[in-house]
Amino acid sequence: MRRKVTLKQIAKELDVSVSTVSKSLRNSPEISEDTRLKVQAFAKLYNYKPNNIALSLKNKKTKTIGVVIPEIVHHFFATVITGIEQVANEQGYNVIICMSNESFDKEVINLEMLANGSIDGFIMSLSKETQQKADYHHIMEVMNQGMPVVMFDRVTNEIFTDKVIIDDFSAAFDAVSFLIEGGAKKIALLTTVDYVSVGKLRTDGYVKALQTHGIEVEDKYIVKIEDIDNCDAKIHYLLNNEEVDAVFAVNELFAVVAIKIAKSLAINVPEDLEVIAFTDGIISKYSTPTITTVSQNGIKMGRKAAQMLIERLENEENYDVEEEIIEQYKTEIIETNLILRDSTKTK
Amino acid sequence: MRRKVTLKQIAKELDVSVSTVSKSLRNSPEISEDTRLKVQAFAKLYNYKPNNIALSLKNKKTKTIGVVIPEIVHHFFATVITGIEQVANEQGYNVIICMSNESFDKEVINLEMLANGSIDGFIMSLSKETQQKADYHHIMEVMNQGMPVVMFDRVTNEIFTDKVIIDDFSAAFDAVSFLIEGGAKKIALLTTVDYVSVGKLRTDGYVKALQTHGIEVEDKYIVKIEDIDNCDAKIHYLLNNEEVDAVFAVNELFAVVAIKIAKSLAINVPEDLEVIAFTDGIISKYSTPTITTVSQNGIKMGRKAAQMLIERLENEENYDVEEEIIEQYKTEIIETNLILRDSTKTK
DNA sequence: CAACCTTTCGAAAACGTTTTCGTGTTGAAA
DNA sequence: TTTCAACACGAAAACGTTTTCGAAAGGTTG
Repeated sequence: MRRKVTLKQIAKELDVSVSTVSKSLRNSPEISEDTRLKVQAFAKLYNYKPNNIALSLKNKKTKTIGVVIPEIVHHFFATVITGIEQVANEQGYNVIICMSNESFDKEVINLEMLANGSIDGFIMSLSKETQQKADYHHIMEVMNQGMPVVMFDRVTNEIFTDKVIIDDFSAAFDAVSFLIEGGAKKIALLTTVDYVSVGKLRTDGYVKALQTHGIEVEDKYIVKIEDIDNCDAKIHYLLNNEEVDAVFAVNELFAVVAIKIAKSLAINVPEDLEVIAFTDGIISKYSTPTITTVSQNGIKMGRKAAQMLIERLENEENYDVEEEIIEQYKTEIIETNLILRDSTKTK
Repeated sequence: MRRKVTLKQIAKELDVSVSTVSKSLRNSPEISEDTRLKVQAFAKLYNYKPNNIALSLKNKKTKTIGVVIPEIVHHFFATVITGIEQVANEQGYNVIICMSNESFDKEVINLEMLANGSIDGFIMSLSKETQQKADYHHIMEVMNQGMPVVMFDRVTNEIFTDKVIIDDFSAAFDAVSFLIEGGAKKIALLTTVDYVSVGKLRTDGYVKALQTHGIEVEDKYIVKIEDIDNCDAKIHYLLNNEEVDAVFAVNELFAVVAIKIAKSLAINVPEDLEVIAFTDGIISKYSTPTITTVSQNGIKMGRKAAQMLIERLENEENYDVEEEIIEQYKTEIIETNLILRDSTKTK
């Protein structure tokens, strides 16, 4: 077992000083070609690679990004991670991932754990519980320590920092308008409980679309679902008792459940019932019928978030003098579009 | 912006030495209660937290696990990560995640990047390309440096290390036997190309099951799929031209596509065609009909892998004298079971 | 031959910890 | 009064780098 070799060992072996070895490997002109080549050859032979931890300590930066998300078993978040990873790797950064499991406490712990020097900055999406409590002191805390934070998707107005989101409101508005213009009048909404920021925005978009087209918003058409495993009854009641000709679901799980229940009630999709879902994941693509969705480009979102964070990190270096960096925080909006599939009539 | 406070700063502020501060915070009996309390109060006030990087350098361990997987946008891998994260967090470890994107080169780069001190050990699953090339020198390399490696799911016999897998062969054997015992005779197999280790094993299990039950294995029933996006034609040909009464698919995507094609051919599932898929993911649970699957408990797999790695890491400490640790590598097998749903007749 | 400049290298500090060892002070025992 | 233990604390090394500064050796110039 040949353990990792250090500068000191190389220095001892070649009977030169540590500084000489370091300089040789970094091609310093201070060192004669003779010794430089000798050192480099030796280092190559022993497969020397500088120790990252030592570098981090010296440079006071780790070249590592911390990502805190509610869940990873969730197609959308997985795609965001993919995007983050892509640009992180392009720029020589590593990615540490932590999951809050939608828990406030876990989120706090994760932030604290990573903030102690392990990473240079955060990319995060709020847990449900955090949004519900509306307690963001832990995020303030790390930001006060000078650690940049980029939030995505589930964000809050109470924190001023870089954000990347989609325009949930407009996207919902467009999707519902599309249904209306296709002839639908009685459009139901399957949404989450209100404290989930994106669910709220999408609901608002739905309402606005109806109003704009002169359709009354009726409570009986709005189903708020807390837990996916117990939503069947509510949806069943809706489809069985109300005359619905379209459904707008704020995620694809709600949509696929609705379609399944419709089938069991001998309601044909899309002839008798049109369905549009938010979030384009694998389910929509492979279910029968395939589902028309609002694409929510996670990869693009992840890439953008990583770019914003890294840009801030690299700028910090230049403005090292702490000359009140132009703290202009930006909110980037990732465009969405409607992916037409078989759960809607108009093609 | 109140930057993180260090021992040195506390020491200066209180006019004591750095050692005194460190000892006070660690409740050393060397320090008088007076100064101890004073230091602790001050540290608490300034929210002192030891710098992880410095600790890592000193202790020569990072309390971080590196995970290298082919993709994260893949329900199975996402569940494994979830499992790894769970026990890692319980034991105070962080998790760095890298994706190989099924590329050999990327896998090599990731290993090298992480091996330079960033992590204490690896958990990994081989990329397709790596399995195809059967080139594992990069893994040997990090192992030679004394870094423990645990492989899961996509493993290789050529490397001796800890592994955690499911019994792909037996699981496939059982699933196909289940179909046979339910009355199916003409059972098709939708599988991957051979170099993917798990695909191969599942194929072998299928073959064995047929043979055991005295059914001839016929090539026309075996469809090898390279790319999910171009498999429609092959499956369509199979279902349209051969009399098939059951399909065994090595993953759920193949299964759901087969069901869709069956529907378009007016073949009813499960009456005319039974379907069983490997890997229990969300698709199987939400498709119509729901699909009977071989559960592949990713969480359990991830938890086990993390446990094995951490156990080895913590043991290293004790056997520090490098007394030829009992290098008994283990291969843990995670049990699978058949989850009966609506794509098969027998309940 | 003296003064000076290059070339080439090493010593040391720094990053933030922990830990070992040494040392000064105090009080009590002899 | 001397001796010694107990107590409380500080100095320094170590982890592995990079970088600044100083210095020795040799060569060049006037």
